[in-house]
Amino acid sequence: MEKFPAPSFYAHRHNHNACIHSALNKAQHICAKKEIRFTRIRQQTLELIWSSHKPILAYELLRTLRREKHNAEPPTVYRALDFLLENQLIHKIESLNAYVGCHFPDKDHISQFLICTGCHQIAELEDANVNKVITRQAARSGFQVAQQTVEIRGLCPTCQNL
Amino acid sequence: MEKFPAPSFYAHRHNHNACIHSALNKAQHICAKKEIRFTRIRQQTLELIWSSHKPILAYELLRTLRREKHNAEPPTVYRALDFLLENQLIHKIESLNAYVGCHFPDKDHISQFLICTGCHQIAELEDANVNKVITRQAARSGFQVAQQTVEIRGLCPTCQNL
DNA sequence: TGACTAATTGTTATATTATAACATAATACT
DNA sequence: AGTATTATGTTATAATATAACAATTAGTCA
Repeated sequence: MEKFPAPSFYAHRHNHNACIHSALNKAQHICAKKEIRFTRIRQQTLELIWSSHKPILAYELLRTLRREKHNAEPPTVYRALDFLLENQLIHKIESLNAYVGCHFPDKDHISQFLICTGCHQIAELEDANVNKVITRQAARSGFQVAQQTVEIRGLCPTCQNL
Repeated sequence: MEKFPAPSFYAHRHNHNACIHSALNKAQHICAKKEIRFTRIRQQTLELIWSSHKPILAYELLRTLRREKHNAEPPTVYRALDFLLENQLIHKIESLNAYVGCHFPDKDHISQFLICTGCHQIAELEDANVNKVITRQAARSGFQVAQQTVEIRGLCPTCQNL
């Protein structure tokens, strides 16, 4: 018996402010709990990453950040990204060199990404079956899995009908 | 009933010349069959990529290529890489921005990579189960899969015992 | 409080990865 | 041979990311 998958692609017109607020709120709580500092730069960066469900490039982030923070430089952004990555508040999409907000920040997880080549939105899955099969098949080569990058390109439901 | 997986990690002292020759030979045949030109630069590039089972960076390739070809520049390498990628003679490891020889160049396939963080060797799997589960789970989100990037980090059998 | 410590941010420079654009040369086609 | 196509040469630059060191800010505790 499988449980229903986590919300994946969002409707074109969903209440995205709710996504942003929820993400910032969770981040706030997680940082408080871990006693790590959710500084202004880190908040701004996370908020910008969550400005859509599309992955954002580091230098896009920098350009946008500069609107509020005149003296931002690459290290400003990369440090914020490092912090957010380390604390699982965001993920890096390796095949795009881009960053997206994490949907399960309060939970240890292994995720897979569905990348729509039509609208460029990304969905994050946290599918135990995928993880399990990968781990099992790797084990058949005697390989001990530590980390997985699974990025799946294709068309989301909406873009299939266009 | 599953069939035994393709050769994955190679023994420390295998006959690597055989790997190189086999790869170049297959490439030769494939290009002949497709009537595309397997030029000197492309051969040299493929040979350098196959110089080990470790992924190689574009600029490492450039440095090495320059030993034989004094005037090589980045486009020289990237064009060769593009050609080899298009014709499935090599793969790009997205999480490393590096390139490895393809083990199944004569066959349409979807592969997964096992990346050993100990010795940096890479194994290529072409596992129908992994592919199937990914496609099936993506379909549960209504997603139509076109392409997969699966890169698994961990320890190869040898490195687990060190 | 104030001095010490650790973490964060500022700043400049540079490394690394990749592509654009246009010129020249080699090959294939008739 | 003449033309078209593909490949390579060459210069410049875009895009992604990190190193190194200085200055500042926040947290600690005598």
